[in-house]
Amino acid sequence: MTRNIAQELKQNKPFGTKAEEAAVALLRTADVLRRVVAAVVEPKGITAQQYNVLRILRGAGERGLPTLEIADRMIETTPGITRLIDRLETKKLVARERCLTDRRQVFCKITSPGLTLLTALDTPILQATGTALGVLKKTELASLIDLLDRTREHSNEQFIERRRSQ
Amino acid sequence: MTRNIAQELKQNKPFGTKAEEAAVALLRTADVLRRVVAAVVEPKGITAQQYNVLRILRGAGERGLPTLEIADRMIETTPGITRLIDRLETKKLVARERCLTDRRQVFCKITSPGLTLLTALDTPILQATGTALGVLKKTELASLIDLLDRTREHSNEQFIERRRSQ
DNA sequence: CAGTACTGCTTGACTAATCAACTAATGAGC
DNA sequence: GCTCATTAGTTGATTAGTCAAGCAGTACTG
Repeated sequence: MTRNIAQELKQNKPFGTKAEEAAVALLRTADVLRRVVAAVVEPKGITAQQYNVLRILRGAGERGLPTLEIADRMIETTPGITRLIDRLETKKLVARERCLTDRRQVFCKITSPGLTLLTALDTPILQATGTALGVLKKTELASLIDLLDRTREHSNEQFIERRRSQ
Repeated sequence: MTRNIAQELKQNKPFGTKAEEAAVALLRTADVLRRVVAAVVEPKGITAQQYNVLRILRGAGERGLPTLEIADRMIETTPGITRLIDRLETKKLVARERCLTDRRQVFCKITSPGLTLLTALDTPILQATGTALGVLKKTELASLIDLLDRTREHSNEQFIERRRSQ
């Protein structure tokens, strides 16, 4: 038996709309998932956001990426990217180097200890996400992904529109 | 055309599993939604978490709720509930009162300025969530809610099991 | 009716996130 | 080539979040 959100929040009043109920369900589920990921990576001494940066840099390959490009690709948007990478640098998990052709840019690269750490986390993370979303069948996962992608895509359009009109 | 997550993150490598892809989609979509909500409530001088507390207290009725009960019902779990409510108290949006029958407990209640603020936010929030999730048809919203509820339910079970076995 | 354990917060020390300036480097127009 | 605007990133001050310890009040046990 699946409790619905209204029961789970023990609220007396029902939701105003289905959209609002979905919004709350989405935020709550993401919070659970965030804690699941945090529980896997934090024992290794990094936060979930730092883990995200390391994954982005692994995916970026040999040259690394400029600082703000990393910020753009992150799951959770953060203005504090500089200090986030500062902390990874002091841990020797990333290295920074000023770009020679455009001296404004700073390229960040994952180090070999960083790669080792990531490799050690790959299986646990796959297991954790697999467990968390393991109740859903393959077709259900696909439709969840589809619904989320479309929601996000639409929200981004809205956001861009609102910024244009200001 | 909907971009998929892999393209959106500009990662070179594909996802390890569908579950992992869904996890990332979920976290990213929730982050967009969180910023949408924050953009609505922050101009009124409260954070999204503070807004969440006020909604819980409005739903709780006349008597209010003990502090930790509020923490339990929140969308995003926070250990810093005391100071969060401290800030709402200085803003005169909630009032605290020690329980007479169990003097350990502190009941928190929304004040009338708090209620006024919430009322002013009701429509904008409904609009914002409606817009964000407005791409989805009613049946799609229902299935999204169902998928999320089941995921969360399952993750909670896992979490409880793991805690028991420790 | 002690002694002990547990609950319900609160506090202090620390770490991290946020916002607004600010510098330094590049590019664009005349 | 000299202004002006833009981009890339950093820094400082403030605010918020986190974790561990603490303290008052309650319940349970012999």
